[in-house]
Amino acid sequence: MKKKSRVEKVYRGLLKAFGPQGWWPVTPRGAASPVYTPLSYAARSGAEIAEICAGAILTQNTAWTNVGKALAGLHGAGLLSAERIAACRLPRLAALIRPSGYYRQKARRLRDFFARAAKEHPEGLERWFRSAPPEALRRELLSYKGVGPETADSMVLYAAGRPSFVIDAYTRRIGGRLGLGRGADYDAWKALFEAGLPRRADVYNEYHALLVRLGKEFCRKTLPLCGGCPLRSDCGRAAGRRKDHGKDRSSARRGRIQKGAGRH
DNA sequence: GGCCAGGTCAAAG
DNA sequence: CTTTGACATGGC
Repeated sequence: MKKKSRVEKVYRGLLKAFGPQGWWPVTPRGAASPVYTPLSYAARSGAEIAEICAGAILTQNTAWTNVGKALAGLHGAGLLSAERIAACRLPRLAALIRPSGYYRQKARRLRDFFARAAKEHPEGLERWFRSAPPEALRRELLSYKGVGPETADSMVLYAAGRPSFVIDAYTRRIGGRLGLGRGADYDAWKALFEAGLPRRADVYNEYHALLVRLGKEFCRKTLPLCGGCPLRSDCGRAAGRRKDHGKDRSSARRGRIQKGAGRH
């Protein structure tokens, strides 16, 4: 008999309010840019894995609308594949992904990512991602320059289709306002969400996407629209008391939840 | 015009 | 170990 966690209640509330979100967006055959495809948890092709990995790097601290333009640029130039990106010259690559911002840095990271992946995994992205155990895949991805915890988790969850919960700025903000794990670091947030959910890729997939949706539409950084928020009955914030819920700025680093600190 | 957006890394304190 | 600065575009 397992009790339903608060984390899971929030998930159910969001899913009921918004429905499935169709993450991760990819470019269909014949289309020019990535689109969301509801209820598609099917295994990803090698091309899709490459596009998702590229998008995961491009979307770092960047609005997705700009990432879509960058991916469309690559696609339009016939370069939206692991092999073509790995072989592309940096100035050209940078020019194509310019709308995504940080374009020189991202161009190098994109190229190096696919070049190293090809070298170390001649079997190809598809076999690599499908056969590697999720935790091992995550650790390995983290060793790539430009791939931090969120990007690695996005790749494991959305490209490999294996359960690894993604934490981002929206997750922290919403989690903080809801009064779940105040002041936790990345690994603590991740552990908190995973502990409250069945270890399933489809659940992690929708949950993260739903949190992004809520963060954009209601639980915004400035001027949150608590009035229409589907979670307002679960949130201390909406009902009168609006003391401090919004300031997770630097307190978000000072938490008491230590992570690996106790390696005797 | 300023703030924000599906972070990460290296340098400095 | 923690904090800070750099990286850059486009929408509101």
